[in-house]
Amino acid sequence: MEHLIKITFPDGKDKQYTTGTTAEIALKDFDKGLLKNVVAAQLNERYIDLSFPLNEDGLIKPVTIDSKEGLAIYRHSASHVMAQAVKELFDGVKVTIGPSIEDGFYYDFDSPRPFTPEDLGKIEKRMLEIIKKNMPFERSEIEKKVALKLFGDMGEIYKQELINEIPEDKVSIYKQGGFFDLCRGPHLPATGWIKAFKLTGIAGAYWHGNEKNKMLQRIYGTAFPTKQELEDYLYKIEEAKKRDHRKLGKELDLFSISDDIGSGLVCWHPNGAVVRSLIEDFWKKEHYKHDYKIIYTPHIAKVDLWKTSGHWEFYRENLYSPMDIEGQDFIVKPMNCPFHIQIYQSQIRSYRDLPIRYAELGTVYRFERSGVLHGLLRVRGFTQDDAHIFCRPNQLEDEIASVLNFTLYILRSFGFNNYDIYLSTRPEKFVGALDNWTKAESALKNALEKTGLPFQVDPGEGVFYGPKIDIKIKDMLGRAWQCSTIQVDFNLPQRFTVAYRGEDGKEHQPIMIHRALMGSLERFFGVLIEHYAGAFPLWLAPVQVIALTITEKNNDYAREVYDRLRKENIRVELDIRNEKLGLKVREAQLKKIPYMLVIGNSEEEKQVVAPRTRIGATLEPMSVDEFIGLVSKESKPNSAG
RNA sequence: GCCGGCGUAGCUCAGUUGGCAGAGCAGCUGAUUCGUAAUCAGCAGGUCAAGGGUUCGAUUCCCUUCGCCGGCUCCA
Repeated sequence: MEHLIKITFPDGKDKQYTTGTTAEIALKDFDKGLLKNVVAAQLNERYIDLSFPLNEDGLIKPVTIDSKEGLAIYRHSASHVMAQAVKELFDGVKVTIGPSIEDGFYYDFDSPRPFTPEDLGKIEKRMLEIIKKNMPFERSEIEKKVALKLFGDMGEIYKQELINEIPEDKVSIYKQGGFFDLCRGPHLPATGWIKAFKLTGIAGAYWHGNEKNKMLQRIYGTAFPTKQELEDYLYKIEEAKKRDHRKLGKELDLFSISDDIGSGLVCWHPNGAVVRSLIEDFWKKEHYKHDYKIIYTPHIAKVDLWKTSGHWEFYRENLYSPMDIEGQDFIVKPMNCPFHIQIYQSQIRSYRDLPIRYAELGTVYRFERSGVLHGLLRVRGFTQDDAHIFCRPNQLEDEIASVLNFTLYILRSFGFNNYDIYLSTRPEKFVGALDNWTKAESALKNALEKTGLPFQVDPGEGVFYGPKIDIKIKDMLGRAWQCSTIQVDFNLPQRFTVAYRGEDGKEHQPIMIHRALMGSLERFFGVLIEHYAGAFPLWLAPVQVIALTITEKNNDYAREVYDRLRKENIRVELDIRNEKLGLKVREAQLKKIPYMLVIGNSEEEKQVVAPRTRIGATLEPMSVDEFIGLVSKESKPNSAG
């Protein structure tokens, strides 16, 4: 029964249509020229196909290919095309789900035989054929019962499971050619709209992401509106590979992880150790400035300590087995907190003593499953830049605020200016007083708001012992790595009966804050390497300057320059090998040394040096003193380069 | 841990349908004394990840283990 509906356009104007008019027709009235970039429409809050018949009043908006949603729809359609290709090519394959993701899309299949890299080529070829046929994506709605039978008859058990999870009575189905799939949509009008795609990988993935379920075969792919954009993306991936810290770690001789030593255990080579020790020096200096006390604690402790802390009970999976020492069980430490508590408890503490801030670069060991290890970013032994603050409840907010500012200061000092910040609040299971939780959460929130930085609240995602702020640094591969964490803890003070003597002469329980600014030195170093592509800023560069002679006639003068820079604590090397300048420059360049000093007859005569930057610029020759001034000026945290 | 791929010289990688293991770079030796990303020549370098099996013969085929890579899962 047709009647009139009122459709409003984004510019506020409206028009009446008879019901059943498609979104496409309405959008054409709004803006004819726009339409070629439009892949779908949005009616009120709902995303719909262009062919969707309008049946109610509402605000319609075009969804263009250059929007986030538009691209997701485009890629989702590509995943359907892939599923069709796979179904056509391989017998006995069951389909499951195929969403769009950040950089593309995937589809999970239950296949009697795993896919091979060669299969990808075949699938791509078939996809091209499907695209060439330009088959429309046709939507239909059917009763759930009908859908169950339809998919059941085809043996699509996963689809049946999905249908059963849908609360509505009707489900929608999208069909292109002979292939149809349970899908909410929307989709592109037809397969021919897909202009550029590539299948990028095969991987196992558990059904519903649960490792107890069957492992499915996932095929990853990506799609872009134009071939150029696809090529740019693939180029970017290649470029990102060049920044991989594992590759650069080898090339620049920064660190190694040896099979003979064990997976996930890092050896810092001299070059990496220079960077680490500079980070540590900076870290210590800043901690003293911020009124922390630096401490050192042992690497192993009696297992009872971890029973008291609760780690033995809750995180047994990640702890290494005990070792017997004169009949007592010891374990290698997975955390530093119990030690810090012991130091706190070595004396009676007064309310006047608080806050007490203990900081330690504490090396801890945790068992990580072999499949998750990843270069420096996920290891089994690592050094936390850990600290524990013991404070009175009324000091909490100030402490949190200063920790947060301290964290951001440190991250910015290393050139990290982009982060994702999360505030995780009280989970269902928790310890501590509700009142304390509320106060702690608002303390964290207030502190975050004062920074003016955007953050996301993760309700219920806090740890059982307290709410927390996590800061993730984004690396050049687009991966977000959790580094900084600030956690309030009501649990450990209770378990260890940590106390201070209050103004009232009675015992009170302090609140503990755990915090790590860089997280672990290993992970932070890994992120740092990728961030700078191995070209560390001057203050962190393992070698800051290299003096390159032209012939051995210049050796004495070069040595003099070298000695003078050494005396100024500049990390300088001398290359007096009997090699051509071109070779020396190339090698220094590959080592990403910030400054090369070319030293030949003319420099020697004028008693100057001719600096060349690793970017390839040659500076005007200058005196050694001038150069020393230049280096010391640029060699500071958070300076560019 | 699970799924898939891979493991050949210090590094990057060829290769063997099962028959004495190859290159470039790096290293060493010698020559070259040179101006901003590779001077030339020679030499040396390997239990083909480890263990087991099939075979007259295995780096190659099969099994197991270890490690790495891409994901999944996990991550106080």
